[in-house]
This record gives sequence, C-alpha cells and structure tokens, in this order.
Amino acid sequence: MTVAMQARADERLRRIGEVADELGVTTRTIRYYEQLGLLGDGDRRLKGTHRLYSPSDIDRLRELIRLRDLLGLSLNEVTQLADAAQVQQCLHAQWQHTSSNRTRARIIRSAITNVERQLDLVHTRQRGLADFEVQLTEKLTKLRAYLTDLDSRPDS
Amino acid sequence: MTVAMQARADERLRRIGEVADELGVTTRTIRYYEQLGLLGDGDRRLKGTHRLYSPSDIDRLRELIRLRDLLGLSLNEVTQLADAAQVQQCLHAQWQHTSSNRTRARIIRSAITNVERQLDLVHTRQRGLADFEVQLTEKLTKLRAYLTDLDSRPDS
DNA sequence: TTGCTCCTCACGTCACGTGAGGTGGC
DNA sequence: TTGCTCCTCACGTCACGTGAGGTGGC
Repeated sequence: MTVAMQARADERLRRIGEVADELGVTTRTIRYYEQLGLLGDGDRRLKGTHRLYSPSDIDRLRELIRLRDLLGLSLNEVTQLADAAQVQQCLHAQWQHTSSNRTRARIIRSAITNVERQLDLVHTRQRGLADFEVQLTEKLTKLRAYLTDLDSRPDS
Repeated sequence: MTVAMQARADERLRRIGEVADELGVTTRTIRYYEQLGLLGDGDRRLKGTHRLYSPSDIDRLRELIRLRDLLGLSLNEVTQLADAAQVQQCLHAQWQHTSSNRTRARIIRSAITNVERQLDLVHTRQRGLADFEVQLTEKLTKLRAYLTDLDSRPDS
C-alpha cells in the first residue's frame, strides 16, 4: 500500500512544455511524433485541448528519443525497434484480464528480441566511439609534442 | 627514404564512388559537403571532370562524418569543430616555408582546443550510452524473469 | 483581467535521396 | 564500341524550426 502510494505519488499528468524541457527536445518534436503515430493515442484528446502525459508516456518518449539520438536511427527505424505499447500493458497493471498467457508470452518474447537488438546497436556505437577516442587522443599527443618542439626553437 | 616510399605507396587519388563506399556514405553526401565548402577546394577542378581525393582529403572527410554520426552534430557545428585545412598543412610537408613559428604555434594551439572539445563530446556520449546500456540490460532481465514466471504457470 | 502556456495551420530549412539526361575513362 | 562510373541540374523527402493568429487555465 505504501509502495502503491509512492508509485501514485508521481502519477501526475504533465503538459507538453514540461515534458519537452525534461527530455531536451522542443514541443514541435513531440507533436510531430504524435502525428506520425509513435505515441499511441492522441485520439482520446479533444481537438484544441491541452496534451497531457503520464509518467509511462514520458518513459516511452524518452526511449524513442534515445534511439534516435544515441543510436542515430531514423524515425522509421525507431518505430521498428521501440517497444509496442502492448509491452507496457503486459508489464503493468491489468494485463491479467486482457489476454491469454500464450499471447502474453509471445509479446514478451518479441520485446526481448527488440531489446537485444538495441543492445547490439549500443555496443556497436560504443566500439565506434572508443575507436574515435583513441584517434583523438593520439592526435592530441602529436599536436602537443609538435607545439613543444616549436616552442623550443628560435623564431623564424 | 623507404618510409617516404611507403607513404607514397598509397598516395593514389581515388574517385568519389570509391571514397563513398569506404566511408559508408553516398556520393551525394560528399558533393553536398563540397558545395557547403567543407572540403576546401573544389576550385582547382574543371567543371564536368571527375573529382579526385587524396588520402588526406579522405581523412578529413572521415573526421567530418564521424563528428556528424557519432556525436550527432549538425554540419554547422561540424564546421566549427573540424580542423581547419591549415592544421593538416602545418603537420605535413612544406609548412616550414609558409608561415612563422609564431603563426604555426597559434594554429596548433587552436587545433588542440578543438580536439579537446571533441574529446569532451565523446565522453559525454559515452556516458549517455553507458546509462542507456544499463537501462536496457535491466529491462532485459525483467522481461526474462517475467517470461520464466509466465511459463511456469498453467495456461489461463 | 493579465500573463503564460497551450492550440492549429502552414511555410521554411537542413541534409540529403532520387531520378533525368548527358559526358568521360578502362 | 560497350559498360561503367562519373557529371550537373533540380525536384522530393525527412525531421523538424519558426512564425501567425487564436484559445484555455492559474
């Protein structure tokens, strides 16, 4: 009960500007993703009224933005790799009543495959960055040595 | 002399398609960068003739693409951070006759600043990827545990 | 009531993608 | 000569940026 209270404690719905600031994007980006259908349901909202985001909506958005930013994927690729909204449902509250165990197992298995692919991409990027880091460090060493060499000589 | 020979051995000029393949981009990208003035001199080439790239041209291009790809910079930011062509000149052949020691030292110092900034950005990215990796790994563990739990229950 | 943030078009921009039609080198 | 890759426009696309003009909540 106390845990449930804590969980509820931040279930407050946030407005688009607050969300955008937290995630480091603009409101335009969030609206664009909704337009592409990446955010599930803007359907329930009445046209003209404010968009409101739950913590799980924000988690979802953060995932999309990380896939785009850190892995450099196109929004099309992001769509392929991001968890379907179903997975969130499966892991949260009322999954017991929505489908069979077999169906849930299938959903979870595909989610696992997706996360494994994401991890592969993360590792590939990490190798790329490590290579780049080595090259930059070597370059820095060379430049510093060269500078020392220059300073030790008389002006030309 | 032998070292010089080895260095010369791959001084062969390459065509745009070959370069594009090696760097994992399209020819369009390379032409676009030239158009923006990121590649120094397309001036010497006669209009309509083939573009040719030296190994140091290719190194320069690889740097630009890494800055864009791995660090997610805009081409404008890339321009700010990429080494000026002068730096290559300074480090290579005939720098002795082009400018004073003082001038060369100034150029090298600014190059060092640039590389240090690049390294900072690399480290920031690495932290971001490490965080992402942790989250993905935790998620994977949860999903697998959940799946085991599901499999151990009778079908609903 | 006064700001503030939100809303919906809608045109602009950045970084290329993608043909269209034609020319040069092994 | 035959392919192949290259060339130059130039319009299209993706992922937003950027106002223009207007409405809703503390």
